[in-house]
Amino acid sequence: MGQANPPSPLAPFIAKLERRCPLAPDDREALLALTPSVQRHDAGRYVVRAGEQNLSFMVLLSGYVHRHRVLANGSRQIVAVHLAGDLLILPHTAMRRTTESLQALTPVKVAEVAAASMIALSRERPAIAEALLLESIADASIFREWVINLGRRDARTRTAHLLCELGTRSAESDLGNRTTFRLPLTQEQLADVLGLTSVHVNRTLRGMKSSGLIDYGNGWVSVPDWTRLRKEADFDDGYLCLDPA
Amino acid sequence: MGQANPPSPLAPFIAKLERRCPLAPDDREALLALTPSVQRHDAGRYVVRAGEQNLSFMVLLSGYVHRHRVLANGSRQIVAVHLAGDLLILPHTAMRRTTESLQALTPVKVAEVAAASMIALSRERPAIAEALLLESIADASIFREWVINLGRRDARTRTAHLLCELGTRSAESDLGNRTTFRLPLTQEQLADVLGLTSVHVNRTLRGMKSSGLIDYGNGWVSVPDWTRLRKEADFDDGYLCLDPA
DNA sequence: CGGGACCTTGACGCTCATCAATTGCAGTGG
DNA sequence: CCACTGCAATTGATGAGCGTCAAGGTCCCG
Repeated sequence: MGQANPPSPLAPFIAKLERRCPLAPDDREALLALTPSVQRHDAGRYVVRAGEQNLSFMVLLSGYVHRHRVLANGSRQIVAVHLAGDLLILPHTAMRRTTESLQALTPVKVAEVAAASMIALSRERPAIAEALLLESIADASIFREWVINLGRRDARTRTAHLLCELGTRSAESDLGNRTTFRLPLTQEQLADVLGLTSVHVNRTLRGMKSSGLIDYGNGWVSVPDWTRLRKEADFDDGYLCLDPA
Repeated sequence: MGQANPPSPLAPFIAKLERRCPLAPDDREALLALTPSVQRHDAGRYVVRAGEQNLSFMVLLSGYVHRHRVLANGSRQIVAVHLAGDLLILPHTAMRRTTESLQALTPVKVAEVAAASMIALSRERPAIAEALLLESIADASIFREWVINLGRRDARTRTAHLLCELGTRSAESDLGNRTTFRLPLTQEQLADVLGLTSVHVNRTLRGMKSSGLIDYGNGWVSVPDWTRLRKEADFDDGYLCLDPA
């Protein structure tokens, strides 16, 4: 409350953590007292490359990042789209080599804290460890939903579902309204999220547009009728774990 | 070491935790001192049903369990296959209603500890919280791999990849050798894992069999040439996070 | 011996991938 | 101001991979 600290760049991230897992004032102070280094990257730049061993706990401060893997056969699958406030790399994950890359979709700012100091902090303060665990659990829940989406929904439903998720998460991260939000992905990138080809994504989006499900263009989506989209998408936001446990 | 506790049913689970995250003796003792209740379920029975609010931290002691969701259109997607020693429900996950069900594939034994006491324990003992976080991170990594598998690999590669994963995990859980392991899933259940139909799974498996990639039958798989299977599957076990961080 | 899972196989059709142009648009330099 | 360039979106034609439907076949168990 009455602290005189300089404003931390991590503040939005902490706020997001606290939506799931409220922290005691001294735990919050401890997080705010971290002095992350802040990196900027242009759109298209890699934040972390596959094969690198990164040693930092990382948080996305602004912009959009995707996490993807390039397969032996040359195809690519995007496994996550990160919004401002998202955790990009957990402290323990930082210690190991990854086979996935993180790439900026827009100009981004990323905060980095040495993994070791984050681990030390969460050992001292159980509440912080707990908050990180909850983030990790929520992430895993999203990945499972993507498995379902890719496994058992057709192109249109699958696309609609992705848009519902991104709308909801954008709203949750104060990046707009769930019915009007930014979507800084090319159709080819959307295809790599959805396990489709860009040609088919194009046809699917145009189909959704022409039936009035969504309005789409220029990196933005707007949803005239949320209930209808939600129904077509078979979307239930429970898996996003938005309410505190 | 020299403790006189009665053998805890959790011992194999703890051993598995420690492979990723060694514990100090007193932390291990604290886990061993838990007195879980042990439930048995027959094959086919639900361990947890979608929509229920379960209040227990749960560990699979023996047998096989799958986690799945039934969609509005009636189709089903299995999002995880759990082996003995796996964590079924994390403490915090236990507090919320789930949209996925856990169902026994074989007769199983499941240990339950009240979520609240597990949360209390991990607040007292940072090392335990840390071990749980690592488990959760490893789970999430597996889910991402499944996203990749469903999104960008064809039926044969995808099936081969699943078999590589289950072989490796079986070996890791001391359920056999990665080249000869139990696979207690019907072809219809495999289809629900792989996002295919049972007819196509059948053809895929027979194809793999007839080209000598695998030997399959009666709930068991054996792999004549691991390197070959691994290559066809585009499998790299890094995502399983088997080495300690 | 009958019933019920599960596996197997064939015929056919639909989604979605592939290949290949073409269009639109923003940036860039003459 | 206008070619020129390059990336993304769009569209059409064709075909493959996988789904759907339907019919046995096999094995286990009561």
